[in-house]
Amino acid sequence: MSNEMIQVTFPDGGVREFPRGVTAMEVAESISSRLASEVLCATVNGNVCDLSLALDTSCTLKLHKWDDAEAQQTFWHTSSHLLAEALESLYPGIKFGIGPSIETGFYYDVDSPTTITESDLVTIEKKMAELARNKEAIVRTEISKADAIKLFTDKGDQYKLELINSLDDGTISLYTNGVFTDLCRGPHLPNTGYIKAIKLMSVAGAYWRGDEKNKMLTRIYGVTYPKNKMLTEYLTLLEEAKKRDHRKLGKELELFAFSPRVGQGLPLWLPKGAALRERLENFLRTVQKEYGYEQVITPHIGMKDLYVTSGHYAKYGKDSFQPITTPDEGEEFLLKPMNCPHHCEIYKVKPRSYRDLPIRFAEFGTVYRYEQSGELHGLTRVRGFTQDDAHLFVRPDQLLEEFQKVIDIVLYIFKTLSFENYTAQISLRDPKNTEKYIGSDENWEKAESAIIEASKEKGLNTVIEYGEAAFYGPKLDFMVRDALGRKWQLGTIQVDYNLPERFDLTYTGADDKPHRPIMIHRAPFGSMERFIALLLEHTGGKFPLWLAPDQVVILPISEKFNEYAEKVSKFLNNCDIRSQVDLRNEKIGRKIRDNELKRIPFLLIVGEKEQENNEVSLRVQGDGDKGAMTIEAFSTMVSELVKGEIDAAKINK
RNA sequence: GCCGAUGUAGCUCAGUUGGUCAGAGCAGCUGAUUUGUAAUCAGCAGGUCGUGGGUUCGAAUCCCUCCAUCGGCUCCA
Repeated sequence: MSNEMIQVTFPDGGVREFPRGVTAMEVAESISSRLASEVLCATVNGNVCDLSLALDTSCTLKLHKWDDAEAQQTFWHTSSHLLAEALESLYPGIKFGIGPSIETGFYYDVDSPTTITESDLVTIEKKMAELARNKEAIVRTEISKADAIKLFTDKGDQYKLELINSLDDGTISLYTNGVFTDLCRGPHLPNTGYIKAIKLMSVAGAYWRGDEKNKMLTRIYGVTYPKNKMLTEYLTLLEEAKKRDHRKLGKELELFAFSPRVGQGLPLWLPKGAALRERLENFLRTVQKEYGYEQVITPHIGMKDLYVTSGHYAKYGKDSFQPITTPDEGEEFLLKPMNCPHHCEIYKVKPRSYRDLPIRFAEFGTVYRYEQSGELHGLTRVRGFTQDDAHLFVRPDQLLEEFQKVIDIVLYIFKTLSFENYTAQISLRDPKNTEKYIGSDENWEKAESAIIEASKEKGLNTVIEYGEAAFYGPKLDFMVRDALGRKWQLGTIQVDYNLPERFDLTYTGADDKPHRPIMIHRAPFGSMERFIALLLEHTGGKFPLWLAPDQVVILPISEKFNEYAEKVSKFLNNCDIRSQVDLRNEKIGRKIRDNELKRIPFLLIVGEKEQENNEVSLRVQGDGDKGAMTIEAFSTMVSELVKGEIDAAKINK
């Protein structure tokens, strides 16, 4: 091999020789001009980089087109620089924070001398489009840290200076598009001309470096695509997703409501919503009974000292509703912000033996937390909510098995309700900031390794997040996305060595000596409110049959058949099938339409034919007319379908 | 809590620059119709234009306060 040639290995295993110093773009061009026009960035020996990077040694090379995440992130990252360039020309004196790509799109945080509002976005978009049409080259330069400090000092950009100062000494890379030069690692598109479709989505406030003690910068969110059609498709998808918003569906389907007079973040459950929730609760009660849980009930308030003992008051006192004081004795009570201390007191009601463990106390416990007003969000973040809580008190030798059994319950529930796209997140301590947490290092390590091991044994596909643990222990959270892609924690399982210490919980061992149990906190739904919210967004209001508030609506063709319809309804209700009759004086088409929109799983049309033969004509939600069948046949079918839905996950368990 | 936006009948929304601007559709009620697989027709009734101030001869429209909601940030036991 000539010294002037290098070998480039492609993902398909193919190897080709190129002259030393060839760029990734030139490699793409040598393969095909079409490929060259579509490729956005490259990966060289596993590192994503610019297409203009000169290859000076043999390497493996992957060229990324739009379909690759690397390409999209590069595209959006470059778009954020384009946004910055537009902002710099429109708002002289503007200073820049950070401008990364995100899951969908990008943002830039800026400190603008004048307020930027949503109405300004169109102007900025136009400027970006204009700059993109110029196909400005995006040029990488490398300078020393000292030079970088000088450059941004001259520019007066304190935010960039702060970023540079936190970097290691050595070379710092800059990227320039047009008049805008940014401190940036890259990679970027070769020029701005790739960006054809631009939409700035919103403007928001964001604290500099994510710290609320810092100044709030203006964050502009945007999304761009290489083709207009792709942008249109994305925006259409967003519109569709908004139709599944649980707040909208909750109102339409009359499941829940809020009233400013009751208070923000305090949901009111309407009859249909309450029925749905009760069904979910009963389902979980049944499952938990099989797993050896015992239901307990505890009050909605507790003495402040209870939470001082647990350590929650010190940590969350400010985030609780302020104490209720008794008029005479002046005793202070807190609205219950969590159930664990109460369950600890139940444990302490009598001496416990090692033979009694594990003990599992379950409660649908309603708790109240004074969440910041700006954090409230429909049913997913509220100030009063009901946890499907339970606390397990276990011996150290039982921890792993019990933890795994809890995972089983969560997985069973998720499967029954068709939550397939969840993330199992292991939340551990922030190793750099251990003083944020209470409890000994030894116990933390034991708890963390127990969670990791149990998850591994169960074959969970987990991600580990450092610094996300609760203050008293690590946890395993099951995260699910809403219609718009926001992540929410549903099921949670937490190991706790701390509360048993604080409440001095013990059991007598076989050695006749006192021992400390370990606590597992767990809530498979998380909270009834949030779970139902996500269930609504996932199903679009088309609940599985066993959960649907009304399973069947009977539609008489005319008034003459109202009596027969009532008879059918009564029969079904006696078979534990939830049915209603639509007695309105409307045409059948109208009744069908309205009940389809209410997402009723089955509609039964009854007229002369049906009445004569003791039949019903079935319509399946979203699937139209299925013809006539006897009432008994229909009832049997529904009962079997319901049974099947609940058992399906269990059979494969 | 912070940044930005929004708030007109139960719901979805019109109401240009302050001057017959209090409107529509759906829902509701009344009547007609008695209906065969996704909207029958007609009539009636519904709103201190989120709240409280202010500017003005005059405010849904302009300004301020508060309340609530939406998009983010921060937080999330």
